[in-house]
Amino acid sequence: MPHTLETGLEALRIVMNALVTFTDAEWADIASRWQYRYLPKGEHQIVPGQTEEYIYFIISGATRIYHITPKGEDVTLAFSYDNTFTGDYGSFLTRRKATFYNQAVSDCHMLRCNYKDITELHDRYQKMERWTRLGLEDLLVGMLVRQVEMLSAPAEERFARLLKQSPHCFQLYTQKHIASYLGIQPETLSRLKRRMASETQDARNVILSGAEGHKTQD
Amino acid sequence: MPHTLETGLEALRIVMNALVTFTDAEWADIASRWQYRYLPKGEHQIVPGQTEEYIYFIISGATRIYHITPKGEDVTLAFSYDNTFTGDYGSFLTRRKATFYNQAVSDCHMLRCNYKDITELHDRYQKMERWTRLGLEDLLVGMLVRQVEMLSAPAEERFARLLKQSPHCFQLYTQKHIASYLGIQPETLSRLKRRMASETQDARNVILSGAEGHKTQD
DNA sequence: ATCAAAACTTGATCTACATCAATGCGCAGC
DNA sequence: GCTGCGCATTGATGTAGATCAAGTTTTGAT
Repeated sequence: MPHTLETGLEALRIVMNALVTFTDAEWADIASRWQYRYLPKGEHQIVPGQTEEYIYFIISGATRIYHITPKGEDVTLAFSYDNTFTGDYGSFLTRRKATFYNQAVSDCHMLRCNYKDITELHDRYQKMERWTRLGLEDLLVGMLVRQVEMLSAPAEERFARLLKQSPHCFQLYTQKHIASYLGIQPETLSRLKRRMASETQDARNVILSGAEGHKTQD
Repeated sequence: MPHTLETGLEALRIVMNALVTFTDAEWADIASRWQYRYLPKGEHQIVPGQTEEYIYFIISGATRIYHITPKGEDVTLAFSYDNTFTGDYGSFLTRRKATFYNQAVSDCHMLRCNYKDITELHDRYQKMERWTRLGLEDLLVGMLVRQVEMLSAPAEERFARLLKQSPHCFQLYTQKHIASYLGIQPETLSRLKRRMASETQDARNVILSGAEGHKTQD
């Protein structure tokens, strides 16, 4: 079994070290507070009404954070996959009830750490506080970029940018979910795909490999 | 003159204390690093290409953070006013060149603190690190709410919500800027206003008082 | 392998909002 | 006080994307 607590912690340490370097002693304490967690495809990590108790680190797998509006519309807010964090941050941070769903779209091997432990780590290590601050800063900058895009760029451009920056998403997620992330209908995304495939090579590569898997010819 | 460094620091302390309580000694150190700054109406606090050196706290006045897209479109990202912070956080935090403008839309009395001082405070006081973390958390939660709205709610609903939650914005900012914040054209906002004024009392109060100042009747 | 349920595609319309254009209003500078 | 010039309003028209409605293909469970 390739995804154990130990291999997960190794991956986690590498990711966390990108922002702050922890000593072995510090790391031992931090690592001891994470536990392995398996979430099979289709299951929800959290649904609205619950309070988010954990922050998750995905060792392998993919989840989708989404929201159902009062009118029943499904809105995708974020994608999470290997070596990224997930969970309803808003609920976790504020201790209020979650407003988002977080669903595994493929079998997920994850690590998780609960609120109490995260809080203790924040109290005990200034570096941990800093790690969270730096992480939030990155998240914030990313959200600002996305906000500008949503306000100014037309659908085709938003699609093109996702295609360029996160082509793997087209393998991991369905068109429906990608469409709702882009703020358009699946039909519109389908038409965009065709139009762009006939125009740019880039689009063809990503779109076709996603749709046909390892098929080589017809 | 009502807006001095001292009165500003008092206001700042109250706002910062909402998240973390600082001792008098800590506060003395923190306060010593802020300086008074006046920015007259129309002037820019920062423009793209510069690196943001300061975080600003607005004692009184209002600014607008916006972005000009490659196609020349003006997109409003955020409004800042009395007792809120402003600046290009992205640039300040990452030390990369700013991509946003921040312009005073009325005479602004502010405090500011430079990057070096903020960094020293972060190094010196875990509480300061925590204050920033908690502030970023609040910001993040607010942005998530806005993101959901932009993706799912139609223009009329976004307008209604801004009207309800930040009615003062309709006094501080022009229709053009509010429209670009909502992701619509000024003409559309104008039509929305009229339609809603004929339907709800709420809309009438806010919109009319904004448009007509202290005029009482016609 | 078989079958049902999803997902994707494609076409025909519809609509919210953009765009273009003209007019009126309000405020800053002379 | 005039005088512009930017802002708001209003109308006419255009369009990107939504919606509705079949089809087809893919997936997954038995």
